[in-house]
Amino acid sequence: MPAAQPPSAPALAWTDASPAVNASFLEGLIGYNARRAALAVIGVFLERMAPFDLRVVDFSVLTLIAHNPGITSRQLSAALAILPPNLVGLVRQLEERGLIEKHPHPHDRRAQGLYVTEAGRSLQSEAQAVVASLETEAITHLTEDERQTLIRLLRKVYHSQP
Amino acid sequence: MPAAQPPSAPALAWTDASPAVNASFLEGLIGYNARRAALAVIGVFLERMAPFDLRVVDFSVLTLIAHNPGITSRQLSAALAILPPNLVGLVRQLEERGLIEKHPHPHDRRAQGLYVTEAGRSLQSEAQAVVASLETEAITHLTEDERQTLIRLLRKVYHSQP
DNA sequence: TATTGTTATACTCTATAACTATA
DNA sequence: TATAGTTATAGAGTATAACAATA
Repeated sequence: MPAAQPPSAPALAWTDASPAVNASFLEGLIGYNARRAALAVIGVFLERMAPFDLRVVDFSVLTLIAHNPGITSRQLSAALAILPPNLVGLVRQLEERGLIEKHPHPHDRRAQGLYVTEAGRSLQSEAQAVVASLETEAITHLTEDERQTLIRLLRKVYHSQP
Repeated sequence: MPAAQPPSAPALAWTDASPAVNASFLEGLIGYNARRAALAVIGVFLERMAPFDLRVVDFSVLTLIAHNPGITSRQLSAALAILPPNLVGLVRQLEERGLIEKHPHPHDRRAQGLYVTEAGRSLQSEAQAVVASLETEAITHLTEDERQTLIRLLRKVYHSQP
């Protein structure tokens, strides 16, 4: 979420005197709140992942490859809802950084299995530890019960879609 | 640099026709689930809003103007986390469709107050009714209690960000 | 000097069509 | 005929700098 103007700085008189904008209807919508929460969490994610030079999508791809040795580009596409053409440059960059490697698929000569290199495994492991800590640290206003409830309800929402 | 898992090792991801990718770590993250839920809900939103020719952002802007007569572009920018330059074309299109009008601001000649026209008020009202029904209908797998809990926890997440 | 609305622009993200080599 | 990976490209979405009018 791009920084909304902090209301701390004293602005024009009429602005201060004006009642806050009424956004009550939007604030009652799941989509509106889910998007804002996602943007907020992703903002913190980007800060903490900067040392690893990993965006959200880079971390997701690297993590799935680390946890699923030999996964194909097509499987990544389905798992992350990224269209195949948009995955090409992504995978190529990780490969050029020496984090992953492509190897021939044993049963399908069209496909290629993706594997993390030793450097990739190491980087993913460190990054995963940082991400895991974000869940319990940066979102400290949620108890563990609330965190699990939140995830359960979110999954219920997107699994119930037609 | 050697691959951590050589291709000669037993394959995990492509063994059979039901390639169940292990995404367990990502699925335990709030950001991942919030983004997927938002995308799912927005997908349904777009379908149902097609008759009104309104995208999510169009509906949001039109709704805030309808609920806040005389709101300025700057206030919309802050309320929706949209940068001022990106709001210009948005507002202009709604104006060209005859849904909103600009009027001089009473106390600040730099600013312009935004107001819905009669056509705008009518369209927004119909669209809002459809959106409200989506919350209780398309997300029918959630009880009203769960829906309110979900929204409360989501707000807690993005309000607790630094 | 600061703010509102604006233009121009660039960069990212996402989407579609079409090609190749395999199946 | 269908699928995996790829290329090229178009369209959204999002970002910064800078300007004129006004505060």
